[in-house]
Amino acid sequence: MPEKITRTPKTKIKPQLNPNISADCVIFGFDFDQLKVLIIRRGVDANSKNTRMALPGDLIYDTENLDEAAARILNELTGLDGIFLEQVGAFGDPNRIKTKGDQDWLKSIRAKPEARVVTVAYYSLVKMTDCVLAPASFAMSAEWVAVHDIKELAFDHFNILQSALKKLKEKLDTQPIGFNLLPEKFTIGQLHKLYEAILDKKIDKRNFRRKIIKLNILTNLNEKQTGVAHKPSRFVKFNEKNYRKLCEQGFNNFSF
Amino acid sequence: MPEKITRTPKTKIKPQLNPNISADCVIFGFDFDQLKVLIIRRGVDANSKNTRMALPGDLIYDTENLDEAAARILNELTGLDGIFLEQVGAFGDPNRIKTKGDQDWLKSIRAKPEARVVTVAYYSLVKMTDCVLAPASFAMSAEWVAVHDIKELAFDHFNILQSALKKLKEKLDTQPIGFNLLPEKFTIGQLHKLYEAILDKKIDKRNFRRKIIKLNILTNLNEKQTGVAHKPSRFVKFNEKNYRKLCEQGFNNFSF
DNA sequence: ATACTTAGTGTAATTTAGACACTATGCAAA
DNA sequence: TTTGCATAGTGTCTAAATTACACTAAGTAT
Repeated sequence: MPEKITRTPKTKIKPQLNPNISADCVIFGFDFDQLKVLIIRRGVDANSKNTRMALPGDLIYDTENLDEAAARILNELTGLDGIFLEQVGAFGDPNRIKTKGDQDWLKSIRAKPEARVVTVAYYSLVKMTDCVLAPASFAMSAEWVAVHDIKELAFDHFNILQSALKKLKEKLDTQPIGFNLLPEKFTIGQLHKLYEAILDKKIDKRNFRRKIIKLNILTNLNEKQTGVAHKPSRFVKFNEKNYRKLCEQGFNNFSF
Repeated sequence: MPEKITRTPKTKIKPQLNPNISADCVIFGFDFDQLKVLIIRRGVDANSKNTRMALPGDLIYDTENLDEAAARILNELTGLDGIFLEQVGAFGDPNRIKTKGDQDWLKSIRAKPEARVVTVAYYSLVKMTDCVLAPASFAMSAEWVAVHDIKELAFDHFNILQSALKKLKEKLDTQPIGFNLLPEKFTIGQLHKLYEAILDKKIDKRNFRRKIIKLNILTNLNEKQTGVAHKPSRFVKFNEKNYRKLCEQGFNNFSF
């Protein structure tokens, strides 16, 4: 069941924006084939050639903490709440927003475009189908782009994306978190493909199945795929209770 | 050989301090027995009862990046340069510096004590014997305190310390970095003890030796301990060349 | 001489990782 | 209706890694 969509009203006047601190979000999604990232366009107007792609992000309010700022950005763009969000780190090179193109944009959206801004990056995992994309205060438009197709981004966002990817891979090495990217019902084959997409390498099918099944965090459903031009696969769902049990006793290695 | 000590002159006027962004350092050391952290006292005067312990940290200058700010703080306090430093993350709760006691100190050292400050935390590993501790612009005094003995710190520094410890443990799980904490010559027993101190658990001696030796990053020296009331151990040194070779081919698991 | 302390060593049992190939089932195309 | 196509689903063997475990060696202190 998708989360209830309660988008923070954009017109509501908020307390002070801090001119020196922003949050940026690397929002990952999976379309059963490729790992995708939610990319926004900022710019003076939508038709301008002068738009470039960037990660969603915004200056933070002095009343919110960093996690809340990231959650707010995620919510404004996708309508989602209560989503997996983890900090990647802070990025604060003095020149990270100082190129000509970057400055031109900033002038159009910020009160102090030349201010030193340190950004705190987060990555999050969402079910693409649950997202209801909407332009936000900081974005003219948003779209899903395959990670592989992204060659450059505004500011230091390409760098941030790479760091987020690295974190995601490391996380996947020690914890099964892929469920956040898949719908309620999914097949082991889809999960397998997801792991291959994130880790960007082939994983032996039988070894993958053996290992993931042994964790005992998948519940078989009495339901099969329909309308697929091959042997239909059984659906499973994520067993949150067993997952928590597993987390408590601490599982270290889940690498491939 | 200890790094050359070139301390940034404290009197030199630097460009603008950013009122909203600070860096804090968790500086780890090892005394062959316990894992230690470099803790400073801040306060109005050294004899005041109103000093509390804190991590070394300072607002950052608008001309330096985050890594440089952390390196500067480390250098001012220890005289060291070129030291292992890694970001832990950003900590930015709006109330992280808002308790009465914290505010009293800040009033004595900051131009805008009530400003919202997001701090970026780093941890570093130093050879305690190389450190020449000196008071810095941000510290009245500095001392080594056993991690186990630290029950509270100013601001959210206890929280930061725990995060740094977690990062350090994770790092140790995938990479042998303990050499940064030991002198040039050390014994495998000392390295063993260091691992136990960081991971805070017993590790089987023979299994530890087998695993670390197999990495082939230790060079035997023709020198033994002297003056110890037991069988003297052979000294080894860290083989940086083999270590780099190992890093290139990528070693994933070094966990105990 | 004896006690104390840490150094240094090997083996066996279990678990995990990695490589590998065939049958099953539904749809599509001919 | 037959054939082809695509993915589902399954087991075994080998090599490597992990874990548990106990004694002798070599110095100092008493």
